[in-house]
Amino acid sequence: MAHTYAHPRPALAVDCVVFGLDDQDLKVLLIQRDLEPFAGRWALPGGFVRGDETLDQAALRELGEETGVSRVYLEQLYTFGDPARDPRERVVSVAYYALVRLSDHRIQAATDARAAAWYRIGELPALAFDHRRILDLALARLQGKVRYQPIGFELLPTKFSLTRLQRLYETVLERPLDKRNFRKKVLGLGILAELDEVERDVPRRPARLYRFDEKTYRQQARDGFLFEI
Amino acid sequence: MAHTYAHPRPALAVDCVVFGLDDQDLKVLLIQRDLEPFAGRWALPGGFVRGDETLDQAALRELGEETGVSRVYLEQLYTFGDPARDPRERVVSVAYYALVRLSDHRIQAATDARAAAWYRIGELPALAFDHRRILDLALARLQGKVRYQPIGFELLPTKFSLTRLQRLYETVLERPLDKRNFRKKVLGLGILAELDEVERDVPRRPARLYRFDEKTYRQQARDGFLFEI
DNA sequence: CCAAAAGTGTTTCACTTACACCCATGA
DNA sequence: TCATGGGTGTAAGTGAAACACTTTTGG
Repeated sequence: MAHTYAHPRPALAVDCVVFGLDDQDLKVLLIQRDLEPFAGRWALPGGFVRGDETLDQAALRELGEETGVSRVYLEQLYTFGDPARDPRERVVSVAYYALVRLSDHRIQAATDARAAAWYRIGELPALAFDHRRILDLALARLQGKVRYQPIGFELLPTKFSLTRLQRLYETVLERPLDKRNFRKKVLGLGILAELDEVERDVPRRPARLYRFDEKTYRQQARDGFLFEI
Repeated sequence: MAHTYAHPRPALAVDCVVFGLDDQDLKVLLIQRDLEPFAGRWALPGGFVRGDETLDQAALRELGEETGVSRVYLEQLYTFGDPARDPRERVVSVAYYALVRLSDHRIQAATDARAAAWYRIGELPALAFDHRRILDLALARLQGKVRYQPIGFELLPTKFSLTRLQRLYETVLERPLDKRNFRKKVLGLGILAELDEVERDVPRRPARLYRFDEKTYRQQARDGFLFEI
């Protein structure tokens, strides 16, 4: 930091890996580029950082502008700075990731020129730049994180069944979990409140509904409690 | 990424949090600034990224230039982008951290103008910019990481006693560990080779010496083995 | 023989894992 | 009555944590 301030400056961008969850699938939000390079290719939403905003703000703003998705909690992932990652000139990109409820963020039918869409993990198109690498890192981080932070709960309806919650974790982790063990574990955490209510209009025995007991969770988090699935 | 490429560009820097370990202490490598702002204050080594180098390369280069420390494994920590973190103009900084053996990196008596020195964690001077925040984050990350990666072994002499190794972990984690459990654990990992040698010239029963069995460790790492202290 | 650290095992407890059957409901 | 998922308990194994005394050496 003790140098002069005259330097060739790389451009600074942010990119967002937004995972969307519905009952079946884990998806990623992509946009279709309309400019070169990689015109027509799918890419992560993102763009350049403005002079007066934090990196977090830039990520949120670009995400909103390009996809209409707002009010998400973005977490910084990693900064990619390979000089050749943009074929034209140097662009350093700070990557963010988030996990949201798909039903809260239906993409509006492309009213503006640019298309945005949710793609299933595992059915991804070729991506622009090094975005595939960014996405892979984000997925690994998400799967690591979900095991010791109760991320998923916010992604369900207020009232949900344990099976629903289990499916959520299985979707994110991409592997099956044992039903009895899952229930033991998650109920043992004490952060679910059992409701006097069950599913309705299902062609089978209706499941008991629960809600996330945020108050208890916060308290436990304060006391250094370790969440783990 | 679909915008035009004309933007006011923040300057891009890297900063390095280098932890040094000796038998007693965990220290951090700091340099004394000779320029405004914060002239005379201590700061993390770092500087601006050049046009043709990766971020990792920039961090290594700056660290070498400012402190003489080289051949360390730097890991990216976090990117700090608050518009006001530099009082003059906007500087976004990608922070790195590393853990090295203190005895390998004695700082040469300041032959050039700028001073570099190791400071004990817990006896830190006031730091320039937001470097205190960066340092705190790095320490938290180090303490988290050391528990599931055998970072520390490289920091000891080739031959070392188990007590020495335990002190190392206690120093980094800043808490005492149980002797018997520690030995059970670390020997159970199978990555230490027992030598036919003991300490010499100690005024007590001499301890058996071990060496880090890197070959076995690499093999286990390949097989998805999980290290944990 | 004294000081100082080296070295050593066992028990308890908590948690993870594997595993199979009956139940309630709507169609 | 059938199909569908809802709901439940136990046993075995693994690993973490707590804990105290004897041994060896140099001075």
